[in-house]
Amino acid sequence: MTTSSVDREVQKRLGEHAIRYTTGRRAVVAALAGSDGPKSASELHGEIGSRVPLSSLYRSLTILEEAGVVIPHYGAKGLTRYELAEWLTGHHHHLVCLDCGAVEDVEIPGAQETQVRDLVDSISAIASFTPINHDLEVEGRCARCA
Amino acid sequence: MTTSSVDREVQKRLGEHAIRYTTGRRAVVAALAGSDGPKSASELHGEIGSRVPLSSLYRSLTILEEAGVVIPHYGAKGLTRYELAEWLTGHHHHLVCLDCGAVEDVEIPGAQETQVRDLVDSISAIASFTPINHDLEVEGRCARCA
DNA sequence: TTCCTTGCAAACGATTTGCATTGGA
DNA sequence: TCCAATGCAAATCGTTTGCAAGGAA
Repeated sequence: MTTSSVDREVQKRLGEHAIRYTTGRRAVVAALAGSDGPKSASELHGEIGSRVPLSSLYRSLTILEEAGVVIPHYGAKGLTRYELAEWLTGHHHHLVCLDCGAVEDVEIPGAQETQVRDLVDSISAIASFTPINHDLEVEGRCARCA
Repeated sequence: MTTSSVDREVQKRLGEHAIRYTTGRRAVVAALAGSDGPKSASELHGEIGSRVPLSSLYRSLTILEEAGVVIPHYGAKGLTRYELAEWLTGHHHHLVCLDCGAVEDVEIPGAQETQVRDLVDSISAIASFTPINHDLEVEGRCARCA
């Protein structure tokens, strides 16, 4: 999905919830749409520039999370990284680098995704757990840190 | 693996690294060995009692992590939860409750584990990523919160 | 003795919040 | 207009660290 169509989808979604799509929020969504993985508030602050203060950034992220536009991803050193929700980006999994903490998104072929989903369902049934989402996290070393 | 045999294994491992297996560290290992999922420092503090102050608990967890005895898991609200490493407990995956934040361990049948491992390898190869560990996280609602 | 470990309190860093001001529908 | 959103600074909260006291080899 292109950055501009993401922007349109988000605008629509926020409109339905009577939430304003302000300059600061647009900046966050644009930065995330151009990213290849989850980003922390301070990383976003670095990309967006200081015209949006950190506190506003956090507030934007909270609002966007409540609206289902972004999803939090909790990582090392108490850092929370956010990415666009899967209805905007498509379902994917994560490669987490144990050295630098970077997280990269990966999509997998449909046949394998089906395998994973079946597995998730059978695990959940045994544990009386109601699955909502799943994430196959591969931890290791990224190409840069290898 | 029983709590007492975990205790013995940990003692051996720490001995090899010339790290003392003190009362405080034993308390942490015992609490984790009796747990059905990762626990945060404050949760452990609640279980162990205030005879071990939080700061010592954090230091014990750091030492045990360096010795490869415990593994950190990063979760909601910047909480880090620890659990015994898989060489002590066996490989498993996680059910994460989106409501209460509790994390439950689940083991899956060997055949399915093999599927997951193959999948992890093929994903990693495509991304030039060196996989070290993997974790299929199922997010949803636990039996209590459903 | 000689280090490692512990307790306490102060320090830190990410995130949140109070409050007055600004801005968008 | 009028309430939601913002900016700033102060407050929180999990976690880390400095330092002096305690404990094991």
